[in-house]
Amino acid sequence: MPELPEVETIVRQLCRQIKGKTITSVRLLWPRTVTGCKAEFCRRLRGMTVAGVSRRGKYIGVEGVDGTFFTVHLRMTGKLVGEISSADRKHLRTQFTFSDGTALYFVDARKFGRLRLWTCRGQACPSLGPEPLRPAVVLTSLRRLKTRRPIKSVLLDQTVLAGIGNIYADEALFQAGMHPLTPAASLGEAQQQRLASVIPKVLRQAILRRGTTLRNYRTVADESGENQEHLNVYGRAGESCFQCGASIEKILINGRSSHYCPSCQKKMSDVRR
DNA sequence: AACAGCACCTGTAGGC
DNA sequence: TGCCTACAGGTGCTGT
Repeated sequence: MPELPEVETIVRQLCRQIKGKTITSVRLLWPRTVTGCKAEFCRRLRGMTVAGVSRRGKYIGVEGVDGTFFTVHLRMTGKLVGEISSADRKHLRTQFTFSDGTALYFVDARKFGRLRLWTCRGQACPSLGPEPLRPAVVLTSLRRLKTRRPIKSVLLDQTVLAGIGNIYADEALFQAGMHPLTPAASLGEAQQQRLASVIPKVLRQAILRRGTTLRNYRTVADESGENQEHLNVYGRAGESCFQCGASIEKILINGRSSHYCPSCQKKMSDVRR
């Protein structure tokens, strides 16, 4: 389940791998992978020379020297690989072939991933919030919140901040000592600052570790990340907190599993008691 | 109009 | 062993 750090890792590798190459053919093995007109997608990409690969939130952007721009969203199980294993072949959804004979494979077991053509780079993904890699940017977004929705749900809202998913939302809230059900608009200035300083740290650390591999995420070279070795709460329900020894709890918030330490992450009402 | 809930999908894990 | 169910969760749509 690639989030910002995983996508960033993929983008860096992908850029090295395909920059300067020219696409000679696009094969859609599962056409619904492409949002919008399939024929136009293939037509515009054929002959495209890759100028660069970028990231915006959890979206991978590929730009051609002529300005052609398309995005890849991996959703849960998607991956882009330079070589395809026999096990992956039955989940191959799209194949890009380059003029030098190499290829790029979009593999996605659950068929949730999406490829999409945009008129230009500036028009892509218009509803995404800012990148949460700088404390000042995050703080501005947090200060604007007027909703009573749980802070956990708000961190997953891509229009508020782009790129945070379930793993890093839970990890950031642990680092901030904040209960995931805390109403977003109830955060005080000190709490906003704490969360704003912690989110970029958690994401940057994970980027340095080339992401978190739990189930499906792989780099372009089909390698695992290492951040899963450093998770404090995500996926640790019933295990003891590294900080205080309490048992990590798992609750559902808007249908999404949320992991937290009931002792390190108190609700506001409990803190005042 | 904010917000909740579900559809999209399939592999995997656990229970019996 | 094999069948069944629950679960994984990002996004976009629908309904309230």
